[in-house]
Amino acid sequence: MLDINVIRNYPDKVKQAIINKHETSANIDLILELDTQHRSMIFACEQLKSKRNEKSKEVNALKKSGKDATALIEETRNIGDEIKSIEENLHGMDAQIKDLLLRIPNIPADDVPVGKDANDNAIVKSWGERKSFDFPPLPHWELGTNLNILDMERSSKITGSGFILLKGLGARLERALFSLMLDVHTRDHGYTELFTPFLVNRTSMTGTGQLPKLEDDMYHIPSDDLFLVPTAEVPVTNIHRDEILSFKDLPLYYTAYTPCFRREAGSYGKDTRGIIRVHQFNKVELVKLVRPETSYQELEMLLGNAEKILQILGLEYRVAKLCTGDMSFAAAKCYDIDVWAPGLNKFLEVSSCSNFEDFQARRINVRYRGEDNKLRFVHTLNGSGLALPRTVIAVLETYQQKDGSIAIPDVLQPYMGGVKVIAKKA
RNA sequence: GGAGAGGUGGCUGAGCGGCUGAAAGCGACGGUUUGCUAAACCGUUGUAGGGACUAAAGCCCUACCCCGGGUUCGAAUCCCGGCCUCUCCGCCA
Repeated sequence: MLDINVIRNYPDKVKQAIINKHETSANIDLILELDTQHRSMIFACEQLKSKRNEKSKEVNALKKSGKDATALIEETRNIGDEIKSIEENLHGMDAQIKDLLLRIPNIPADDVPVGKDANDNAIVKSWGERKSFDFPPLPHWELGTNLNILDMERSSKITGSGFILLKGLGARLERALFSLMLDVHTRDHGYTELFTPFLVNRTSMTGTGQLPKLEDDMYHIPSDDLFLVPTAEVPVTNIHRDEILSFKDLPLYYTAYTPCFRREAGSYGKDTRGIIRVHQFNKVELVKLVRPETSYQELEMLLGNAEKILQILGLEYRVAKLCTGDMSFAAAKCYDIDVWAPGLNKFLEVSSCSNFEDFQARRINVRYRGEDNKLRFVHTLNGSGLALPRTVIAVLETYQQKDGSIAIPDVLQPYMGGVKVIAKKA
């Protein structure tokens, strides 16, 4: 959520940001108009309240001195009725403004390239050598099915399409990967590990910005009005909702493994094969709450923490600075990490590292008291560290061998109980 | 699921219709004292919105004692609904 003062003072800047982000539902002029009306109503209402408070005191004084107060009571009651009718309008207007405000996206940072879609993103880094094969590398679904570690047919029997069933060393590989990630982030990068609820309420979803915009993309439990987490960002960022932290508490670094549930409404027919795009996947998330003046430095560090996982796995990747049009609703600046999948012959997004500045903090009302004793909103950041299925794809496709087996990278072997190769059972 | 108890400021905790934005204590901050620390003493100590002012500081007004309604001239205080916490019983991995 943007500060209403920013909209009042720099409406053109906000409008430009909306255009650059291709957000259509935000209406700045309407907000400004409502805001002006709203303020004059508040003024009128508060003046009446002031008058009522005064008269009430007079009533009390009269009664105490034993005089008759009926006329004054009658007069004050009328003021009260007037206040009530204004307040009814005021509440409606409040809600309308709040709703409009929640639909205004964050303003991109100054160094974010203006652009339309992923084609306008700036590749800022490439890491690793392109691996060459002396045989045509297979896509992961063929590798996984042949090795009997991935079973998409049976998973759709259980649930439907877009759900993963891993078996044997495939399941073990999944567990090995998120264990490795959590260990690296807690041991080497200073994050505190959390294990959170996988169902969250509407307030939490609104706080991080998934709602109201993306409700159709979320799995919802109507009987309790709860949502399955689309990312650990939601429970983790909401931990400190409505809290005032001390500057001594900051920065806070959290990491959490959760499954992520996404309906992927609107992306039917895209990436339907294999496990590139699924409705449920595992992810290790990194979340930071920091002081505003450090947030961009913290973003670079967060990005580095996520990259580290690909580096130790020896997987080729690139980093893109997203353009305005490709960035999410709540982000001010965002980097994507794309890993190379040789069998698919393309890059896959495995992480998105974003600085939200105070956009989420304002929604979740997390402030901190500085050395000067003043209250300020914290800045929030998050990034995947990393999303599992696509990391699995990269591992399977990168380390596939001519006979269809998979060589397990050294760093994963201890997590695999010493297994060095996933091979077909004889 | 059934029966009770409760939610007040950073914390503990009083207040139960007007004198209460809220006693007292603790904590925190500033000061006096001190070789240093501690103690003692003095003082300060909520947030948000609106208004006039060029802006900050300061000033005025309004709101906030879990949330939302109601009663009343007037609500932290009375009534109704919701949420949350705790205790007991039942059920259960």
